[in-house]
Amino acid sequence: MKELAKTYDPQEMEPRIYDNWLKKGYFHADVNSDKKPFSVMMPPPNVTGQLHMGHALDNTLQDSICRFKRMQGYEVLWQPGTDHAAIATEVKVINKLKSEGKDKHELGREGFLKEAWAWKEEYESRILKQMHKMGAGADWERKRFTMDEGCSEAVKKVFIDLYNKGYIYKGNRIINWCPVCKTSISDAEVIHEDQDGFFWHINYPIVGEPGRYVEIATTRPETMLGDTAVAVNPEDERYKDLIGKTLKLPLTDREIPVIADEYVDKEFGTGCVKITPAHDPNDFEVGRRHDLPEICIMNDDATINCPGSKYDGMDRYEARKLMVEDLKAEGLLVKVVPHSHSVGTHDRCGTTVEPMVKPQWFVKMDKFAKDCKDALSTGELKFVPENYAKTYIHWLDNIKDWCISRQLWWGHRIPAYYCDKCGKLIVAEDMPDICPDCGGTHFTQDEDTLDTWFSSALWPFSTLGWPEETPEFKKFYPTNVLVTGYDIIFFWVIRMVFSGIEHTGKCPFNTVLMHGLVRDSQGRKMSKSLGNGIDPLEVVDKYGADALRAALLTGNSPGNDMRFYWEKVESERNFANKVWNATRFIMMNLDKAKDPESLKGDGKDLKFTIEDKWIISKLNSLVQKVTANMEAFDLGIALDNVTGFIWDEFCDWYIEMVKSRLYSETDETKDAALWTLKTVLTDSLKLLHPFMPFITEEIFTNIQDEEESIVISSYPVYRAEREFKKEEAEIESIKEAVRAIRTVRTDMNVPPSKKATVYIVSEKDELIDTFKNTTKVFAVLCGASEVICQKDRTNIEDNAVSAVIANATIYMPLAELVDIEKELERLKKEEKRLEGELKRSQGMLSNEKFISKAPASKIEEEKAKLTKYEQMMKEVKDRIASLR
RNA sequence: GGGGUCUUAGCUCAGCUGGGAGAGCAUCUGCCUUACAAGCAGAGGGUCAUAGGUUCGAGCCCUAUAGGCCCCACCA
Repeated sequence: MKELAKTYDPQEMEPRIYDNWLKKGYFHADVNSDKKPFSVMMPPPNVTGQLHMGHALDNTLQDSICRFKRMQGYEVLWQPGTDHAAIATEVKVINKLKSEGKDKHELGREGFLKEAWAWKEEYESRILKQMHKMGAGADWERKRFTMDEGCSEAVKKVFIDLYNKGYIYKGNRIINWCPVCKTSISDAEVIHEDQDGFFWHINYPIVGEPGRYVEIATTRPETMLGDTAVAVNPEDERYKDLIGKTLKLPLTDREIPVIADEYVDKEFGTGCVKITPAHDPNDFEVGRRHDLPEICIMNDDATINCPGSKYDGMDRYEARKLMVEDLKAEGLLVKVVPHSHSVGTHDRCGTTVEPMVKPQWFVKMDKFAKDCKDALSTGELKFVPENYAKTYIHWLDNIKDWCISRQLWWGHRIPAYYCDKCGKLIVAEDMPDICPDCGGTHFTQDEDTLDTWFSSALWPFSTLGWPEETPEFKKFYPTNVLVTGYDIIFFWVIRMVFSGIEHTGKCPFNTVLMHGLVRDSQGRKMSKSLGNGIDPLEVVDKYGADALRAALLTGNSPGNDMRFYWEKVESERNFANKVWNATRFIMMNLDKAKDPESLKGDGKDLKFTIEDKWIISKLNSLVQKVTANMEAFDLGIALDNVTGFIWDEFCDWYIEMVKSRLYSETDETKDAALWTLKTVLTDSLKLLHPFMPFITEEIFTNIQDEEESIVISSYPVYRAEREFKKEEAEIESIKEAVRAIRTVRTDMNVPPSKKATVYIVSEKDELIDTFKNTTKVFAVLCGASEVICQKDRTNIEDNAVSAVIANATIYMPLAELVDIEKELERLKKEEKRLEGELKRSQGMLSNEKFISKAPASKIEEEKAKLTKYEQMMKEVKDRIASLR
């Protein structure tokens, strides 16, 4: 047997252990295995930077689940990979180039992509290293990237499929435009936030009626250059006569009509709305209904595009300022009212987005939204916790077509080609040879790339080799559980669900386990701008990956945000240290076995004592509890169960109970104690392993040599023959007595060094027997010099200190130390407590309705309690009487 | 405007289908007891946001109220 290092040193062991795991290939999933499959798709981190605490949580959850399932005997595939993160990466690369004095356009498409790939390589390897440090047991041999060959093929096929089925179309529609990133973005990428602004009331003169105006109110006066109408509600009596009239659009020489449309709210503003179809989503709809021209007045960088006008080329906000001044000078500005309104910003760069009409590609969503909802109602898909299903449905009910084209270079280029001669659009795998319409032979590929989520949507099957029917796809698809943050339900989860259903006929996962955000200790989001982010690797360096993982899991329930505290990590590190030391203690004693071989078997021939059976039985029910919690994805609770058992039951009680047997040369139950120590420890380690993989592996490989690694060991299962209810109850009595004595001693200021004779007085023979059988253990636990069990109070002085427990009274003659007044005080307190209990119990039992309606088992339970309290009360009253 | 969610010990949070309020940290008191002071033993601390209702029984179910947070939404 090897000896364990004196102190728990995660920094030394973790990298060594991880390397060994990789070398042994434990995380590699075998497609040819007979084992039942269990698969999890890792949400691919963006190659934009490094992992943050959210990734650490996400990864830890997945890793714990996968390790658990692997030990349960499943063939586990945890499929890792990274995401190209189109906009995010492109922006980063552009900035990097800028700092080097280079420019995206100067480099050209090809040159730029070269830079981007170099970036990807660098950051991807950094991210992988980080995940290794956290102990992630993914199948790295199968690592994929959203833009690798296979994934790109899948993207192409899906695009062409959807186009041919009519679900993808190209259209000139209003989209969100980011003037800084110079690309369109989807609705989901726009963050709406309320900003303080103004309502500018402006008079538009009525043509042919000098001195008459229509007053409109706008929050964005600069867009008036693109106005092509003013709308009023058809039911609005005030403006009925205006409908059909013509207005002179101020600051321009254009004339625009007054139209009627239901969209206008009579109560809001002036009841007259300027209509700018090219720069407002609502106006766009109105414009299409009334066949209005769509005048785009902005360039891609959000400067004004209005040739011939003095505003041409100005920034949108500069133009706004100048236009307001000009309107004022012309006497057309009626008033300016402060007004808070919602402004859309780009989630990646924070720039205010500009709605614009542009030719873009879209995915029709109505049918897919229905597919998504169906998956939920049939039970093919479920959320943990369930309430996220509501969020999911709600979003689907409000869904609009998905704009998938991006004016970026970093991404999957759209497989659409235009004939140079006639402009015909052809969607195809490769560049066509000949145009079916005009016979042209030269084509130009669409410049746009796809939204990054288009490829992520295919992740659960593109990574498995789809569209090929690969063995991987057959064995591991659909996957079992998807673990991700609630913040990407809309971006990712929904899109995976309908993509999976559409292309494979199956929902890509059965369960979506949601987790929340990791916030800072004050509950704020961790963010770069606040500078409050904590690097998971810094935590690993200080306390070890095991401590970080446990800190992230403990006390965290599915779907809820959590706060990060260093104290939490520290206390988990302390727990690891506790486990470490318990092991050291056990290992120090293992070689003292009389028959070392006996420790390896099932312990059949060993002489087990009550406490052995008690802890084995406790372990057995722990296995049951932890397994159930793991299966329900309540990892936080499962970990709590394990921690509590190891620290409290095993270390603080069992090990203490067993010491005297270990130190004895003659005790014939010694080997049973050693067997129990070893067995309970190794099984506990197995239960702990999914959460704290490193320390458990280190200990496991040192304490036994039957198995090579805990990673591939089998998860403990409940065994009926290991259940000992009687012994459990007996030890509970012992613990109760020990606690009572310890409390009394502390209350009475008895020095720990002072040993005392302890009398256990009980009329119950079985209880007396229990105490008699365990006197040695008992004496050690409560600092007794001698334990005497008897049926009455013979030989016990009246002024002995006492403690009343169920069915027994404990006495300690400590005459010289005892203050009778204090003792009386204690007893009075106890009497009061019991009075309360009795009152409650009697109240319930005398309630006729309780008796007639409550289940019989509850009534019995209550009766037993009453009896117990009555007996204890009698003892306490006796004590008080005898002291007086 | 719609939807969701939360309010439990000083702090952070658990509390499964309703049957006597829990953990960790913090605090206080003893202990360097030969695995562990990153520890051991003990203690204090909560009318479970408020008001009603259902029930023999409510932290848990229902309704309303107050406050917090989140998401969605085109009110110019």
